[in-house]
Amino acid sequence: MPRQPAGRREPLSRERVLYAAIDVADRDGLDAVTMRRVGQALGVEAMSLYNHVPGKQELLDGMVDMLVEEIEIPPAATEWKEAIRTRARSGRTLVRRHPWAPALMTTRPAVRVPMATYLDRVLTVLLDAGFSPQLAHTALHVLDSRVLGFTRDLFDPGTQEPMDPAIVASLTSTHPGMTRILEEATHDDDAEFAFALDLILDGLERARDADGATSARR
Amino acid sequence: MPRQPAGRREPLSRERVLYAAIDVADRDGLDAVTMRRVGQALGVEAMSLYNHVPGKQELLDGMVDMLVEEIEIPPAATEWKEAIRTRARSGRTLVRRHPWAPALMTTRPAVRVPMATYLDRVLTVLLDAGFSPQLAHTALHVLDSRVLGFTRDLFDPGTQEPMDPAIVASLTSTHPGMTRILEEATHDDDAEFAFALDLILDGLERARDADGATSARR
DNA sequence: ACCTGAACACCGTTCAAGT
DNA sequence: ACCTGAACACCGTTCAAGT
Repeated sequence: MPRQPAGRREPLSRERVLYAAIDVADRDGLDAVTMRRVGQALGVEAMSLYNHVPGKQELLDGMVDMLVEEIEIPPAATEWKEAIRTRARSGRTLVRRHPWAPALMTTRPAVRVPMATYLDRVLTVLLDAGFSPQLAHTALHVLDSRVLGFTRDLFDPGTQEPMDPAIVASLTSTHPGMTRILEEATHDDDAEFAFALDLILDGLERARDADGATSARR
Repeated sequence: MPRQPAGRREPLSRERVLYAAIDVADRDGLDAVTMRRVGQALGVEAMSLYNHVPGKQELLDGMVDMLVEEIEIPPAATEWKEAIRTRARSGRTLVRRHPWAPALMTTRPAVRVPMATYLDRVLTVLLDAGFSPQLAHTALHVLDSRVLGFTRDLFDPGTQEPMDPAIVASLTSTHPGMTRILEEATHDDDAEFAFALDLILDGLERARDADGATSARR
């Protein structure tokens, strides 16, 4: 059986399909990510993708998995503010490289393991810095909106109950920070909203007054 | 010419089409908003919609126009924090009523007049409260991310230049707050990012320390 | 002036067929 | 085991035709 010309047709794989899809999105936007177009980028028919990915939805989920794993993890000893700053900077370069990413990430129906791992790491940083589970939960939401570019609900938006118990159970040993928040924090949307808003308003007021004090009066 | 049975076929209009589309999205999500499905909701063929809306993209733009106009405008005399709070609450009920709204609003390619009007009102509140144009611009971004649920770039993300000059010119008399920001503020993405992050980190630190002081030690 | 039916170039996905 | 071609039920949109 003759070898095919070197590198002309390396076998497809889940990874190669996902990378190709990300590439198409980078080049022509999220709407350009169609099974046919991704297949074409790989020199293959659309139907071949189904051997490596169950369908379009799972392809999109897989893209998110890849993206989340790009976010940097500072070593555990790092001071909390610095750790958050590193993550934020990293999330930011990610969004710059893939401008379509926030739209996709905020739109997927479920939190998958890589995202859970990411959230767990942020929560652990906060818990270790002395934040209560409740405040850590709120902090996560305040932080990840603007700064990390996306937000995920840990509690079911309808019932306010924690996510699927089966998923929570599967996370206990691997995701201690997240588990603790799910067990010890309650989700009060109104309280969290008021808190975030006041935090921002107070910060802005402080900035305005400092601004007036340092610059020449206009 | 005989009258048709009362109310059985009131004529289509841009407004009726947009309301029907919003209704479909509320019921079955944004993906369910197809020309055929919206037509069906109105008891009409998909092609009839083209008499009232140039195409799918403009239908989506029109939906955003309608949504933005739902956001409440407190009277001009209101104290600035209270004014922002009113807007934020109003944006929040909007998002609760139409959970698909943020995804759509952050995804449209251009800022249209109703959105510009909304942004102008927020900016005017801030300017009147003594914020510099630069700080008002930053404040808008910090605020509208989590709190109002969506973010719009006023400056071209590529060039950092203000939006289309023709559009800016058309806004001078009607949108004074926005015009002033476009003329007097510069857009430094990195500086704004650092500012927002520090504002949040400092606010969180303050909250953590207050938390520890008021609650029993754990 | 407004609505429609047929048609076109696209989707995601199934399935039987190829190697 | 992996890839494919034809097919199906959908898209958005054009256009000629109806009233």
